[in-house]
Amino acid sequence: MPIIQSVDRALRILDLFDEYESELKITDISSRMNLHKSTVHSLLKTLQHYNYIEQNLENGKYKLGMKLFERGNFVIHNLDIRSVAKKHLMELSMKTGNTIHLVILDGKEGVYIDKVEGSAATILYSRIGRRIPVHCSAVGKALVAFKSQEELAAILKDYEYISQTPKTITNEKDFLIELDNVRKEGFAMDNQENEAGVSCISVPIRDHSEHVIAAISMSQPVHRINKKAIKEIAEMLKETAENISRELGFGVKASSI
Amino acid sequence: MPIIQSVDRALRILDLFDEYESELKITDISSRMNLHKSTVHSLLKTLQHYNYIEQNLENGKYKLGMKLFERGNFVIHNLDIRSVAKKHLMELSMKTGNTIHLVILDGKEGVYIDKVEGSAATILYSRIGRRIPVHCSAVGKALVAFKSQEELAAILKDYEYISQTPKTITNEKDFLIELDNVRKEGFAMDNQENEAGVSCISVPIRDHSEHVIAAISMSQPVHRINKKAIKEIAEMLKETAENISRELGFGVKASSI
DNA sequence: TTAATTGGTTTTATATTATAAAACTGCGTT
DNA sequence: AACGCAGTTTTATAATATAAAACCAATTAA
Repeated sequence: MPIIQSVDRALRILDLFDEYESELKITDISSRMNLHKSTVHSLLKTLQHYNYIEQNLENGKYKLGMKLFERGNFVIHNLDIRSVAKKHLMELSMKTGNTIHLVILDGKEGVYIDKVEGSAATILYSRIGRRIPVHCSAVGKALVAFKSQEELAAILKDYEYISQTPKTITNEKDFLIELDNVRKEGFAMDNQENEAGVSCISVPIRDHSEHVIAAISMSQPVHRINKKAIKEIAEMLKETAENISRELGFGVKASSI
Repeated sequence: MPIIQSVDRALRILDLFDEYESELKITDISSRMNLHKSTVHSLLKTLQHYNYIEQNLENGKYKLGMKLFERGNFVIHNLDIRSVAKKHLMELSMKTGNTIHLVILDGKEGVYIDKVEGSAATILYSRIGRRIPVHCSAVGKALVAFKSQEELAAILKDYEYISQTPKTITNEKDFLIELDNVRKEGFAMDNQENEAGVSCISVPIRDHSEHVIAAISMSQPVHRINKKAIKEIAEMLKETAENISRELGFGVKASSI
């Protein structure tokens, strides 16, 4: 049996704190743990030494410390999207036969960080690491549409609306209207704005902080696109994105007032 | 010396994981801690038992576990603004002699959740629990100016711009322009828009998630207000707000890609 | 004012248990 | 097939975690 008793006890103490009792007295802990109060005292002082526990000097009570937040944040930081998303993207690709892309925002551009090839003919040139402008791509729109006004303003400052096809949006006013629409619909699409003959649909992925941190997309030759197809694809993408988001901590106990 | 060695070692192991090495082998840990690998093994298994550590089954390496995130979130959740803000508000009130208010957003209105009376004559009727519209108050503007477009839209949907004084802003267009200005300046003010003869200056408080969760404000009789005074007050409020925000976890290692 | 209660801290002896050595398993490489 | 490497299990013993008792400080009761 490799369980170390004192460590085990220290960790169980951390678990005692809950919604209803965020501060505990030594004697409370000692009676609940069936340990002598001097033993609990030593355990607490050790935990306190590394800030896993803090003491309220006003009343002597103990509570969980900031170190837990710091380390906890680190865990989430290191849950990388790519590995979490992989199996979901494969599933969706399998189901539809299409190629699925995973894209993040870097500065003012999207960057493809993963793709899963489908059985259907490849219609869009892509490569992991490739960059794509936000103003003319479904993924770009999905990535920026949910940013705060400040962040969006920073991205659009001195933005160059380079024209890729005759359909490309080339001014801020139209682009903002387009983003409004993305927010309303919950998905983004480009209508041959990036490559003639190709249309792309994309939805955002959020993490524990509720911020959009990535987008997934599916591309279609334009002749296969119609109202019904768009709706179907958007629904499937949304479902997949929701599953990924959840696995990244989205909806895990929002912390607000 | 009340430090318990095995607990101390377990906690130090948790601290070994960092940005560059989020997964570690037992032998790595053992050499860095100057402990025998079987000792480290026991410690890890104990930590793993409560999910403070997880093992990557593909390569046998260990990494921080989800429990840390769970407990960390709990710490933040239980840090309540009021108690954290109190001493900062008292300090500012003492320094300036003015009454300081602490306000949060509830639905489409601000709610006063705390106030610290200054020595100067009271000029604004206020009471903890009192509600105040967002469109005609400095605190209201500070609370909503940094919301996402979606949240702001939800607040302003069917919003009634009730006129409180001849100076009250009574339409969305002007209000949005005003909010733009708040974002640009970093502080909000009302210019007798809520009560004739009184002007108020307010700045937002953010928490670990970087969202605005409250605002603090200082009120002045209008005859004491001028460019220089506004600037001075705004600076003091900003400094206080920054201190509170920091204590609430703002800037403690943002987690994004 | 003093006694009693409650809760946290410190000290200490001893019985428990954390530790490291050594042996074992399983995997990949040569 | 043999070697090296990493994780795991077992075991004896030396180290230390534990609880008892005493102490301190603050609050409440008499």
